[in-house]
Amino acid sequence: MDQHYNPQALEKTTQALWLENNSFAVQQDDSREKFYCLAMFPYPSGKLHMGHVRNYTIADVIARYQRMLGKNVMQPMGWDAFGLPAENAAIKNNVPPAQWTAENIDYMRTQLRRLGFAYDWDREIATCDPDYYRWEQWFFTRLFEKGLAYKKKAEVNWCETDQTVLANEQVVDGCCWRCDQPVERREIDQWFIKITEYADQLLNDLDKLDQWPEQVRTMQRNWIGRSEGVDLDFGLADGTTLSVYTTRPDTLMGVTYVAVAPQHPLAQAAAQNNPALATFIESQSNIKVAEAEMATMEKLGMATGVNATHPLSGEEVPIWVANFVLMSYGSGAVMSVPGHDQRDWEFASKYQLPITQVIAPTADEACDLATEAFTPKGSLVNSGEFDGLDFEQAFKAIADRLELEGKGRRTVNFRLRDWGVSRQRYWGAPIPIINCDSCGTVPVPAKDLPVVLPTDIEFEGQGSPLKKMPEFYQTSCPSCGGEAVRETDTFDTFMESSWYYARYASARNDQVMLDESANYWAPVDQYVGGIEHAILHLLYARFFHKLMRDEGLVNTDEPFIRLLTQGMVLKDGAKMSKSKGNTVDPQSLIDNYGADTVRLFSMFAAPPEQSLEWSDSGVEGANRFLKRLWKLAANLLERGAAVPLQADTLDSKQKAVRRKTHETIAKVSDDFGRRQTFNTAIAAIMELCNELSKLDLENEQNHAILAEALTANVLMLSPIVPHICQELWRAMGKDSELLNAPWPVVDESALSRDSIEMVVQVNGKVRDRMEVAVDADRDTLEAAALAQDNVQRFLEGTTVRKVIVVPGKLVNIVAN
RNA sequence: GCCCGGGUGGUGAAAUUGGUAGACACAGGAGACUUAAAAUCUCCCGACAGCGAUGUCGUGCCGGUUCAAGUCCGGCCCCGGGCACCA
Repeated sequence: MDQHYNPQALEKTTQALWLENNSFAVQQDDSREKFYCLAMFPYPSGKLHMGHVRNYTIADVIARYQRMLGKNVMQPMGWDAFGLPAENAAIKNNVPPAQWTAENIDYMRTQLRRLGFAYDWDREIATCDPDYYRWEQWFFTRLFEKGLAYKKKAEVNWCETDQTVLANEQVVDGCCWRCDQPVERREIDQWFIKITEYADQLLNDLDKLDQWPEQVRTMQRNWIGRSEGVDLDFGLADGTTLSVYTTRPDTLMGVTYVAVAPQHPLAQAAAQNNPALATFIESQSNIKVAEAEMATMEKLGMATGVNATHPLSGEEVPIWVANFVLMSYGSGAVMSVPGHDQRDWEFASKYQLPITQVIAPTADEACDLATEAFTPKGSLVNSGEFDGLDFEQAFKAIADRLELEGKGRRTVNFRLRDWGVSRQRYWGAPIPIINCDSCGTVPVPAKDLPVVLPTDIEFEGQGSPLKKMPEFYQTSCPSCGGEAVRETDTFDTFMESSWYYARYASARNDQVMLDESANYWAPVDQYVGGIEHAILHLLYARFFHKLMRDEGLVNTDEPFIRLLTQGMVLKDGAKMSKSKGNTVDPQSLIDNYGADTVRLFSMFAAPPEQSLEWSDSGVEGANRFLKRLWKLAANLLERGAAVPLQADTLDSKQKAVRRKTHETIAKVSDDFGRRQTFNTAIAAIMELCNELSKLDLENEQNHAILAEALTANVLMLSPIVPHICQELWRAMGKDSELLNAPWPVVDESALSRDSIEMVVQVNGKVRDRMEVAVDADRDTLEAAALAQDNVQRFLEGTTVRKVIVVPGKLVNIVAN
């Protein structure tokens, strides 16, 4: 065996072997337990970055580990190929988005292969392929027919100069990123999918996801935002009512004004003969369509001059227009209780509106309405017959009263809004709808799908090219045959990424969206992806899975059983991303050190869920370890075969090394399977290797111990650094592919020990250590601890009050 | 602003259920080998005091619970992610 580790040559050989054996192609096999391992597919932005390497190495390690446990493992790969960057590149470089995307995919596929990921490439998909998106189009028409897809007006960021809709990312400081014009909000017709109809299920099923990080479940719970409250009606002069939703009906008697969104019909009507109000409303139209923007902007308002009648007291309260009230939430109007809501308090203070206390603290909480609102729950005051009631009692009494008088209703509300899927962009899947003057909105029939996106286009960046292509949008109505116009908007790219995991099961089926193999492979057993997808992508995919279930395409409730949310790869303290221009190209590292070193480093640098601040140093260390491993094996192998291991004849030093070997197997197995902390698994293996390199191989039993340990190390490292391990495996004379070798098992008898080191503390501080028999009883441990020299020193002049013995760990003597 | 995380040596981190803070590495220092360099190997490496044994302090800040707190509780500060059209 060559004494010199040569990764470039050996990785090439190993990858050729995998290719020749088609090692990663997988078939449905009902006799075997399946394991579906999936990493979030990449957007083909150009080149792989370190975030990709980290993401795909984590998933690959898990896939290879599960294969060694004997599972039938599928690990596919594909491309989230539609999106904004392709359009930006098209404008910048004058390359059609389809071509740019295809070139990127080709390059990145080569990089993924070079990293040795165990993908079944026969299942590769790209979402911009009509064979993929036709099924999404078909599915959308099914949703339309079920009434789950509908059209309504919604606001977008609009740039008047460029005559185009802007993504939030394209609005910089309230202005268009290209021409610097201030953006304005504009209402346009858009398609929505009724995710709110599934809000309860999406919320309740989170309880089933016990192998998801609690953090992600909490974020989704809060995002869905179920609340119980009351819809109540304020009276208006013309006899109609103004409806508002509140979760705090107990504060109803503290309402001193009502606030409506600038777009509210009532505000619009009031502005008709109030030029100042009209000007104010107009001035509020140039705020970016984003919640963070709304929440941080200066809160401004103006009185409408119109009053509303309080539903219980009958008092008149003024109606104000307030820029922070969202037309898209609830009814676009809120009741304001400045005494007990901080935002209302700030608004009331600014515009000198009355502030009334109706809740009194029950504990010793501070309450000074001159400085801030009192927001905790308490007992009612200044609320007439409701005085003295607590929150629960007041909620019930006031809701009952409102319902009795027909002025309100108990309501469950969700923060979650319906999913807007229309994009006024070119590079996306066309929405399969035809608008006919006589028949209205008509879905494209299945036989006419896919609606293919034209790829030979001129791309200038002013709106979507589809809107300038009569050959695309001029069509005939599938219903009446008359002239009709095709939808030119495309789908949100979250549509494609919401169901791709299921399509991998039958990626080449051109007859149906999903076939029965989806129920063999789905749900995904292990999903791996960035924490930045914790809400949107994962929620949409969960929703889509339920939609597909209700269409009879899958028979489970949830798409992803276990979720690992990989932390961000940061550079200079910020997320590594193409848009921030701080990416590190892993290619040079691969060229210098080989794929195994890059894989090892990215798994060793930090636990997978933590963010990882990138630095080039440390890669060298990973490479050094592989060289040492190689040398350890070479030294062993040049001595020929080991004699059989005779476990019961070993001396205590030899037993200790062998114990360490099996302790390491136990630890690494736990780290791979339960904890998924690959960094500590690697550290444990390094530690073992450090011990092993001290063994004197002149001794035959040492030779046997090393042979056993090295075999275990190669097996345990193989998911992380598969190339070098395969080569060592071959050199060790094993002819099978390492991929299919079983994971090593712990020899329990090797773990036994006679004595153990324990710590002795005095008043919680470590004062000594002692070697004691493993089966020593409490009294013996206590006596031994008290007898230690340094312990005696600290006990001088004190009285022992208590002795705490933690078996196997420490003895703590409490004295004073 | 709201929701969710994180903060431990010069650096990445470890400490899994409240029980020895800093495993394993990186960087650095000293030495061996070498004509020399690289590579490799050996040793040192939280701060302060001490020749040393050892002691005191130390896990973002302030306070609390406990025999014992990086870990639990209360209150802050800073950094990161998400906020529905980046993916």
